Amino acid sequence: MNSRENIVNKLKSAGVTPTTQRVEIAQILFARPQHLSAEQILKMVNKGHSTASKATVYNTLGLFAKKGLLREVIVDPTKIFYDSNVSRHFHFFNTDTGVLTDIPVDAIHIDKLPELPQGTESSGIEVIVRIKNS
Amino acid sequence: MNSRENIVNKLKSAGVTPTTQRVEIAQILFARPQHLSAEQILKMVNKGHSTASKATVYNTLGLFAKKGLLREVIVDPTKIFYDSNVSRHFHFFNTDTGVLTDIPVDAIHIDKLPELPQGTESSGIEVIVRIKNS
DNA sequence: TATAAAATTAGACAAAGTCTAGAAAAGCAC
DNA sequence: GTGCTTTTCTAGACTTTGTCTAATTTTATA
Repeated sequence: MNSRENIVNKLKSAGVTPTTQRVEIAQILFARPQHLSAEQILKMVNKGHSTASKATVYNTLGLFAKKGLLREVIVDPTKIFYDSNVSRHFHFFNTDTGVLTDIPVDAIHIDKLPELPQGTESSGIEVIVRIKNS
Repeated sequence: MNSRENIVNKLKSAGVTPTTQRVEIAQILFARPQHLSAEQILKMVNKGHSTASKATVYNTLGLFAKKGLLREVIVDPTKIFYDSNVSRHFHFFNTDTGVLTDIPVDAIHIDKLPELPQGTESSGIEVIVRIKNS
């Protein structure tokens, strides 16, 4: 499924040169749909065979997000989550635990969208349902 | 409208002791519905008659948010916006300019809501429409 | 293989926000 | 009001996430 070969092709298709560090990071991210922070990824990479510096991890995540391979989720004021599932969906964010979970698209139905301000275009709609332990 | 007297009463009603610093911060925030960062508020306070330290501004904003006087808006990974409009509404966030604007409640209609995870309760739904200059 | 361009690195730096310990202000009983 | 306790405020040190820089290494290409 997510063999090195598939990952390399995925990066190439997105116009990203598949360097050692990028493939390593991609393998971690695309192993399954998940929400990881840059610091978590940095630690995971450096537990593996090859290593990557902090700057490379941050650059790579930014690049992947720009190329549409990742989705940045901004819900926690202290860090960005990178979501390896880029298909349309929404999120629960548990403010007690800091855990982000998915809400499938069909669990929310938005039937009316606002008019955008003059001279702007949409780059995505996020729905975040903040929850806490009851 | 937002005389010192009204502000003092607003704070008291929310169970917040109206100290000099809190009243000063509240007067800035509640002058009109707006989105301000902690740093902006700190600067505004210290241009006025009384002053407040960084720690006090951060503590006060956190307290106001907890008491429901303010709404924290997390859309920009570098800072929290404090929204002095706590009535139900949504937001546009322009990623090119960093400007946050309101979307009236009735401009979006959500007619289906997701089931919450076991043992949790909702503390609010946010809809953020990310936009960029076209 | 030589050369140019792109990517990686360590570590310095920046900015938002938190923490601490002492000082000041507020609340309260008398 | 006076004394006492609790709450609030303060300066500045500190933490954390993320960015920047300048030098090195890797990759692409002719």
